[in-house]
Parts: sequence; structure tokens; C-alpha cells
Amino acid sequence: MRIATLKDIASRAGVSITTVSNVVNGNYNRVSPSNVKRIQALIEECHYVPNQSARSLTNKSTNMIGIIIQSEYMTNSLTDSYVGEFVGSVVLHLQRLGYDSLIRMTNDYVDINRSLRKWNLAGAIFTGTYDRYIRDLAEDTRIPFIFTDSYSSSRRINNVGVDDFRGGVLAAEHLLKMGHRRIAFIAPGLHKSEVDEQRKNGFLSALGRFGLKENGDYLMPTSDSGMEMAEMLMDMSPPVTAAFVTADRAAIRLIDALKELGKRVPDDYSIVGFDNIELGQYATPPLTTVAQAIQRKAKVAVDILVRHIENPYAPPENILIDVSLLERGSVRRL
Amino acid sequence: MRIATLKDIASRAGVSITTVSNVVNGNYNRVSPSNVKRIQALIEECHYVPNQSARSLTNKSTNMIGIIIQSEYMTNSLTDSYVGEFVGSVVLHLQRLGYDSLIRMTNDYVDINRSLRKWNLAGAIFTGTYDRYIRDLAEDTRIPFIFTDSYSSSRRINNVGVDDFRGGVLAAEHLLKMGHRRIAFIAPGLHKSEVDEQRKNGFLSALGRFGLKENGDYLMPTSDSGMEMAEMLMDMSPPVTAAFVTADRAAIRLIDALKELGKRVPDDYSIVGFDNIELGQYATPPLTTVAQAIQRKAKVAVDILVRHIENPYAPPENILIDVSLLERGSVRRL
DNA sequence: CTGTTAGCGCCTTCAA
DNA sequence: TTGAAGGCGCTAACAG
Repeated sequence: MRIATLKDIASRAGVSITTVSNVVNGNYNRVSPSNVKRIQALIEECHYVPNQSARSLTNKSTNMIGIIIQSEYMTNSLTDSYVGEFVGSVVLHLQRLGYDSLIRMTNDYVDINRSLRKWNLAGAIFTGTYDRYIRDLAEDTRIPFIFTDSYSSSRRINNVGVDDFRGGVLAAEHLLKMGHRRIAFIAPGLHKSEVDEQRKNGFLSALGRFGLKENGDYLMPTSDSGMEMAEMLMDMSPPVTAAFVTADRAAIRLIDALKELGKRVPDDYSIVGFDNIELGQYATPPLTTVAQAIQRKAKVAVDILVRHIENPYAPPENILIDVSLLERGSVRRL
Repeated sequence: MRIATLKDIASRAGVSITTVSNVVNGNYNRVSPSNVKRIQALIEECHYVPNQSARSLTNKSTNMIGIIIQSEYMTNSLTDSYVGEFVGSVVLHLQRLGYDSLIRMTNDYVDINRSLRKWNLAGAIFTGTYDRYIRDLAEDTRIPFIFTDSYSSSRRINNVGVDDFRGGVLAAEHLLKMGHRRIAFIAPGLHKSEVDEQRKNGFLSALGRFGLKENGDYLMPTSDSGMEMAEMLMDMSPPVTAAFVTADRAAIRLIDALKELGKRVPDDYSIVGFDNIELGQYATPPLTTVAQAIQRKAKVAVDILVRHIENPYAPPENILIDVSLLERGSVRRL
């Protein structure tokens, strides 16, 4: 026998489809107790599972959430531990609340738009930078969204981010406290992001409060490769003794490249990262970093989204998760 | 205006729904060229996207694939780089072929079963050990599956794995070649798996060929925590000089714990891992490991699955991806 | 080439 | 408390 439908159960039970439907949906007050029992037994016996496609057709909505992961074409962002930890945590929380997760790795507006509409998704969570799409997305589709780490000027979006400015401050203060005075700021990656901009501002403001001049002298052009970063760092003049790198992944690559070039960390260069991905604690030396609570970020994102699915008129929420400095071994006292 | 439907386009174009449907589905031979043009323009203009739920209702199938990730309750397996790399790669390949990915992290048979049926999934990819479910799954649902690293005795399943036995051989041979004679075998994790069993067999057979007795003397009880592994390793008598750990993640944890206990790697203990996750190259020392080609494994898995979706009568495929020894810095020559 | 019809599985009126 | 009818958006089968 093929997959059971309401009709199958109904005919087996000798009742109408409606009645079975009512039992399935828990409207017990519309069905006689004896029928409820009988029908429930049949449902169990036939392994009946409601067809979501059919439901979504009538309901104009599903219980499926889109998780949109920013990725360059054919680039696997899930190798990035930060993304993996966040996405996994989101999926888990969604499941617990009864939602399914549709994953899409893309950078392309049209693709996102199509994916969102074709399944009648109940909502979507975005990871990565989608600021430039936010307005259009809100117009084109009418489903609740939540962005992460967005600095869109729009007041009408949901977002969960971390206190990037404060992260920059913490990194700078720690390095200053450890005696460093010439510190590079490294924002790796091809695209400039507002996130890095904020971290830089925090970083510079702490330097400024410390009497060091608040200008671009200590900044470096961005780059993606560890070796490139290392070479640029070593070429700086006047030379620096430390660097604040805005992503753990890159910081670890940088350390690796420095070692390859015969430099020692933290003896020659002290390094502070950002994110607190798992990898950091196994690096050598273990990476001192500005930690963000990834699991909590995921939970908050899910909670906000669900709130807005259940109540479309809920006001926009923009939550900032706190950050903290996690001292390990990659910074040396001068 | 709400989301456009076939009906909307049809009325705007002054034709029947069927005609529009034919254009959408590329049956151009059934529509006059002039209509094709006009309708395509309207589709573009209205941002028409076919409703997948409706399609799936009529077609009895979707273009959505389930990715089932083995996870203990509320445990985020995606923090494991191996899983992240594999799953991300699978999603990417599926996308390229026009499939959507539904992610489910679970361990529970009933949950899996429900997820599979409620969306009329076209197929499913399993990561982790699901051997005990395989038979039931095949009976209960009728969609194509592919498992990974399964050693189910069933000849009728699709599977892509790695040559675990050979991996064990490679690890042992390398350590032997480097002069080690007393080597521990460590299969971390709570559950014993056939995968580890195979790696152990390969490992022991290499020892045997080398004249070392093929018995359990060198084996260790399994455990999950780095510290526990380290202590057990150090307690072994007669003492060992090296260990083969069947997962990089665990190997790295072990190294970490050994260092904490005042031991040095590879000076006091040489370690060989398995998987070649990204983390390994940044560990200290960089981890020597039995490498499996994760990206290729993902592509092969997708290809096989798609083949079976397109042709339900395609014969079962069981592909083994080769492994190779990747020499880095965690093994010392004795 | 075009349109009408029926039906996929479900839910929501509305009557009985 | 029960059931019949209609419709969600789409495709397939069949007539014109």
C-alpha cells in the first residue's frame, strides 16, 4: 500500500474526511470521543503523516524556514567553523519548535528570491552580509526575515548581531594593557563590511583614548591569504608588535604563515582574533580572541523569527549579543 | 498584488492556464511562438515562480532532497568540520543540479521517517551511522537513499564510503616505518562502529604482516574526552610510543590533553589521525593523518543519488573513495 | 495550437 | 457531532 492519506483513513474508519482531519489537527471538541480513539489508532497503524505540500496549498504557508548562507558561487562556506556552529545551532532550535530547515548557499538575489517564494516559506534566516538586498527582499516577498550582523540603515528589519564596536575596543584595550603600542588592524576578506568598519572604529577609539593618534596609520589593506597578510604585516613601517584580526579563521592562517616565515607568535607578534571558533583553542599558540556567543546568537535569531511568524505585526527587533575578551596564549606582555 | 499564479498570468495574457503552464515547463511545441514570447514576458514581469507545493501535489514528488545528519538529541554535529565540509559540499552540488536541500539533525527513526514522507522528498542522503535503520527505512518509504560510510550487510543500498581497512593499514605502516613498535589504537566515541572496526582490522593486519602479534594487546577502550584518552594512553603497559586515532577531531583533542599533562608530541608520543579536516593543518604539531577526499565523497554521493532518482531501476551502487597518508608533523622517527 | 476537465491531499466554510 | 462542497496552484488527459 502506498502512503496513507486522510481519505484512506476515513474510509477505513467509516467516517468522513473532515472528521479525520479534525482528529489529526486536534479539534477533539468536534469529534465524538469514541471516534477520536478509533481514528487515532488507525493513524498510528497506517503511519499516517500529513502531506505538507497539500497543507501548504490550503494554508498558504508552511512550517519550513529558509536558511540562507552567503557563499560565493560554488564556495563551501560551511567549512568555516563559525558558519557551521551557527547554522547547526539554528537548525536544532528550529527543529525543537517544529520547523523544518531549507538550506540555500548563495549570493545571488534572484536565486534567494525564487527559493523563498517557491516553497511558501514561513520565514528566513540570513547569515552573512546581505545589506544591499534587504530593501528589495522586504518588498518582493512578504515573509518574516531575520538577518545576522546586518548594519542596514533600515529600522524595519529584524537583526541579531554582536557588539562589534565594543569588540574592537576590547581587543585594543587588551593589547594596550599588555604593553603594545604599535598595532595593526587586519580585516581580511575581499569585501569591506560594516561589521569590520565598526570593529575598526572601536579599535581606533580605544587607541585614541589611550593618547595614540586616531588615524589610519596602523591599518592594513585587506587580504584573504595568510601568507599575504603575514608579508604585509612584516613590511609595515614603522614596525608593529601586534595585530588585531577580525576573524579567528584568518588569525589562525596568519599565525601559520608567520611561523612559516620564521617568526614566532607571540614572541615576535601578538595576535588577537574575533569569534571564538572551536579551532582557536587548538591553534598554537591558543588564540586570544574576542568571543561571541554563537549558540546564543542562534537561539535569539530563531526566537525572534518565530515571534514574527506567529505575530506578523510584532515590532522589528534588533538585538546585540555581548562580546568578551578570551585570553589565551597568542598575546605576549611587552 | 500578492504572489502571481498561473491563473493570473493566464488572464493577463488572455489565454488558458494550460497554455501558460506549457510555457513555464518549456513545452514550446504546444504553444504558438507569438504566445510563447508574450507569456514569457509576463512571467518575467510578474516575477512568477511556480508554487512547488502545488507541483508536488500533482507530481507526487519534489525536487527536494533530505540531508539527514546523525546527531544525539540537541547536539550540534555541524561543529564537526568533517560534517560541515561534507554537508556544505553536498548542498552545493545539489543546488547546481536544481535540487533543494532539507536538513534534519537527528538520531531518531520516527523523526527521520516523518520528515521523509511529509515533504514527498525526492531522495535522501544520510551522514553518520544508520545501519540499524536501513532495512526499515527502505520498507517504510520508497524514495532513493544514499548512505555514507555504511557497512550494512544489505546489498541493495547505495553507499559511498572510504577504504577504511586500507586507512588502517596506511596508518600502521607509516608508524612502523618510522620505527614504532608499540602502538595504541584509539577509536573514540560512545558507539562502536563498523567503520572503526575496519580501520582496526587494517591496522592489525599491517602489524601482523610486520611480525607483531595480531591481537588486542595494543587496543584501548574507547572514550570521548581528550583528557580521558590521554590518561589511558599514558597508563598503558607496556608503554606505547605512538597512537592511531580514528578521527582527526579526537586526535587533536588528545594532543591537546597530552600537552596539558606535560607530554610532548611527537617527542613523547607520535599521533596519526583520520579524515584530514582543515583543523589538522593548524594543530601543533600539524597532524599527520589518513586523508579522505571529502569533497569528492560529497560529489559522488550526490551523483549516485540523482542517478537513482532519475532511474528508479538503476542498480545499487557502493563506491569506495580512496585514502592516502598525509605526512605532517605529529609523528617522530624513532 | 488551444482550452476544458479532473484530480492531487488537505482545510474551511456551511448545512444537516 | 458529522459530512458535503469548494478551492488552494498545478499538471495531465482529452477534446476541439
